[in-house]
Amino acid sequence: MYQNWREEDLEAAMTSSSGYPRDSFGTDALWDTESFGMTPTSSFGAPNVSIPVQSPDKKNGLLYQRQHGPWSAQTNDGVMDKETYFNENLENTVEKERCNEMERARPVVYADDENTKILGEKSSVPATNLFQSTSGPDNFWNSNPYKAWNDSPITLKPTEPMVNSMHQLDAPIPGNIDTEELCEKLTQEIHKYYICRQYFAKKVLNKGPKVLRKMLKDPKPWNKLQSARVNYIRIYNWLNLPLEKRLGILDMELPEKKCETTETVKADLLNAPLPGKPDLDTEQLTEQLVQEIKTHEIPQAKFAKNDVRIYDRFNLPAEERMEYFKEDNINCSKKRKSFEYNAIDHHDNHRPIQNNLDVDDSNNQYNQQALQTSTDMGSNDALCIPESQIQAYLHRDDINDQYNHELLQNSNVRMHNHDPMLSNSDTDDSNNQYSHQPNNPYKRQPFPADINCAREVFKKEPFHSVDSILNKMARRTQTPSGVRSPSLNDVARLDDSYRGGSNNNSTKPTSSSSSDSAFEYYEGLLAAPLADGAVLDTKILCDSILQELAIKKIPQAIFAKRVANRCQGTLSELLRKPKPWDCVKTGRGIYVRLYNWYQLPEDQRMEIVDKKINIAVPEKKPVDGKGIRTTEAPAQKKPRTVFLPVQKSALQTIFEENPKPSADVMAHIAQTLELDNDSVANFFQNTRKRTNDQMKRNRHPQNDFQDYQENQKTDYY
DNA sequence: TACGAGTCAATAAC
DNA sequence: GTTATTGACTCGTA
Repeated sequence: MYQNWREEDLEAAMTSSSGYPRDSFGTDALWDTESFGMTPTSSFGAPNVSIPVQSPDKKNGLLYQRQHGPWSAQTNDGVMDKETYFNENLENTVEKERCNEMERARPVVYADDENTKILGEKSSVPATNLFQSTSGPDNFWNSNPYKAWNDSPITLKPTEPMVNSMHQLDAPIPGNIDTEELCEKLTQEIHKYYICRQYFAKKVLNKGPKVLRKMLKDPKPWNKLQSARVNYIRIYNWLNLPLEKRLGILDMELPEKKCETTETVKADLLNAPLPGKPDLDTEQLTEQLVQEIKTHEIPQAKFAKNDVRIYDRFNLPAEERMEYFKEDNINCSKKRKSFEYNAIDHHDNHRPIQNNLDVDDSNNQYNQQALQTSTDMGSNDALCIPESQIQAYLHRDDINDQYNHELLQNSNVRMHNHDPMLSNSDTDDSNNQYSHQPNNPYKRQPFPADINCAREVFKKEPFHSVDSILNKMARRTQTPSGVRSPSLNDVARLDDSYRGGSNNNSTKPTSSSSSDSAFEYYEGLLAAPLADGAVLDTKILCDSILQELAIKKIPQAIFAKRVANRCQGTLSELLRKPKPWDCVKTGRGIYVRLYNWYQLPEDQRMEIVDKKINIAVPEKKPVDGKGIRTTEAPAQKKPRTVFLPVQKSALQTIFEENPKPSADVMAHIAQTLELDNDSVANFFQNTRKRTNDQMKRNRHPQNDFQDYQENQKTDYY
């Protein structure tokens, strides 16, 4: 429910003065008692608020407090006073158990294409209420969704996060819609602008492709629609937007901006989705590829230049295929190895291809670089890949295939390491840290011992990578004395330490060294800060770490202690739900540690997390200026409260109405639900935080893109 | 004093 | 046994 109002663009329209959402009727939330001219506490000493409780018992009750009356519960058997209600529903353990069972048994209805029909027939909120102003108090109470639930119980799970532009598509419409005409118009538009139907369904309707397909095929008359009207309203509003905005919602450019160069056309051809769901014989395909490479003497590095798929190549006419290799020779000697993970997608030819290939940027050869695998092969910068290597790759069948396959999924996601201060790119994405992420900053770089050589390598790197940034920082700025800022020299030295280079200045202890010195050594590596202004893409970093942990079977608990210097639970949540870098305040240190670990060579990485090696777990240190957690005389920790399902349900419902109740209100909630005040306060505090965190995570554009990838089939027009 | 951010750690879920 | 969830807690700040 609150995912809609959590969306950024909705805030202005739907947020109350306190910064928290208004209800779906445009009024301040029910709990904002001031908006109803009420004081937080009534003459009874209890706040005039409603606490709807999804009671699972046979009475199917609904607890709320009347606006100016004492607590009561509306049940099918009539009105029940508060005490009776709670005696029956909260204090009776048998009843509580039934509550559990009923809650488990209650089917959850999702707002997806499968049950749109159900929702249309049985919505907790009348569809019209979503689009018509019901600001009057009568309307408000009459359309109380909890009342509706009581009449016709149904549990609505929040739909997927919607794009920010969604709210404008939900704007009220002047009257009824001729759905047939509307669908016809939409079909024309889809034709005209080559819009992917599935993408349209996702972006505009926030639904799956089936919904749109069904609508277009068989539009229902307006007066027979209920909640499904929302789809038509969104289409109506979308069609009424200016073209640029319409396409903007779909993340499309105006037609004249497309296919500006032949390069783009090529990219489109190569990145076209596969027709239907072809069952590719990948072995045959690779054999064909090798044959073709041999026959036409195509430089393998050339073939590997772009992140294209073999299937696409072979589906082009031979002449067109060869066109790709008529370009100027690329300078292999400056090129970082990119073949292994980019050129060939053995396993996943079904996957839609990256659609934002930066082929226009002829200087950027590495845009499509996928994440490196956990293997540490290729520490030499392969200049031109030998035939044996390509053959070995093409025919190999080892565990890394699976890993690479996983990683290739991420290759669709652009890395972000954009330092606006240092960027000399003329792209206009300085304010959009998630756009045009050209390289994998987390790729473990094989830094050569020779700094000059390294600079040569870095010369060809995209401007936004962390390595590039560090390199520039090293050249442009002098590190202030006493402050360690990693420069290229630092990193190169670090690299040398494990390579046994001649200029190895580090004192890496062997595993037989004392755990203290090992700890100090590794702690120094892990805690090394990034340069000022460096930006990490936390999402990709954490995904990469998760993959690494899975592949190497590193337990989170060990990794958490040894690398992250946090507890397992913290690490788990952080890895699964990373916050965008710019949303992290004092907690960047842990990401930096992960990044530093990921940059280490495999043997060091594994040594740090080796169960057999007893590395001293570091004392908790202040992180990013944050003070040390007080450990002196630890106060007795309150035993963990386990909320009963009914209590939890009530708290959540209240939270959706008012995430920030006053102390008085919370006290009353606590009293009513028979909880202690602290638990209630903690609940609101924690839920606010976690909701806000979710909102921040939703701003990771990759989330949208990944959702899109998952849903993407072949529903192109 | 209230609150956000970060975290621990118990425990539920797998 | 491992990972995910979440109530409780600390600290810094307004």
